[in-house]
Amino acid sequence: MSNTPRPGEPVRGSETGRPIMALFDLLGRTWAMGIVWQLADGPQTFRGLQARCDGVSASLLNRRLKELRESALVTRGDRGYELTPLGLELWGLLRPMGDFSQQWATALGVPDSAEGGV
Amino acid sequence: MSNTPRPGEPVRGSETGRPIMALFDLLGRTWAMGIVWQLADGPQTFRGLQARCDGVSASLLNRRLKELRESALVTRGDRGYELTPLGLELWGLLRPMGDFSQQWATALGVPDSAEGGV
DNA sequence: TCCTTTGCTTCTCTTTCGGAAGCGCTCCTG
DNA sequence: CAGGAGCGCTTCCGAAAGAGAAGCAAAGGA
Repeated sequence: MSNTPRPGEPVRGSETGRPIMALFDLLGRTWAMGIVWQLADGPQTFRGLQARCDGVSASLLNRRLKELRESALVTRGDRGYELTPLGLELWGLLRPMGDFSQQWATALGVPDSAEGGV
Repeated sequence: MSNTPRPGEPVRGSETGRPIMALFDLLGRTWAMGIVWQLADGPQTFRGLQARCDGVSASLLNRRLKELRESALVTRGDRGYELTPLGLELWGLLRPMGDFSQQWATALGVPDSAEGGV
């Protein structure tokens, strides 16, 4: 049985089934947004993606990939895992968070030297 | 000791300290994005916010509010909890996700009748 | 004074995470 | 064709996080 959050059904934290809540549940799991972020560079193999995601465990990566595939955000093609058109669209919304995170880091008084890229 | 994710420090899932990863950790916790979303309507009391968040437990709401306050995204003023300027900016990035979630629901074949608003 | 509202804290139980280990498969090399 | 390397997973288990119920001190009003 799957417990991938779906719009129209109750999800973790919310019983209303509102799509935004289902989306927040899906993305509000460790590495979900990070995986989308990393896939934005293009298709990746399982192990390649795992390496890019700071060596996240295979079990967790696999769970997330299943959820993201069931949610039509990620697909698996000849060249490995990649974003679907819908996933690309989501990435368009996530992308500005890179700049925001820099600004946020500065606001929290974190020196640039500690940032290490986005 | 606090374990609120901070840019520049290792966070859940990532050791690199990249701001984007810290942001993803912070927002990738149940109700974190939902709270920002609900606060976009204006200041809320603790219980008012709790009601808006589908009756999320007080313990969890309190933990999230602490984290969001430590992260300078939420503040507590005379009229209750509210978004800081930085929090408002984040909400600007989150807002388009409402439309996206509708589109996503449609793509997953969820009928509009089940959507119940954003 | 008594009742309501508010902002929490504590406790317990369940779910999820994180990490290690390893399996079956395919491809390459000697 | 044996051995090794790289691949996409799966299983297991201790640790961490989440959900939910209960309750409490303080502030305010009737």
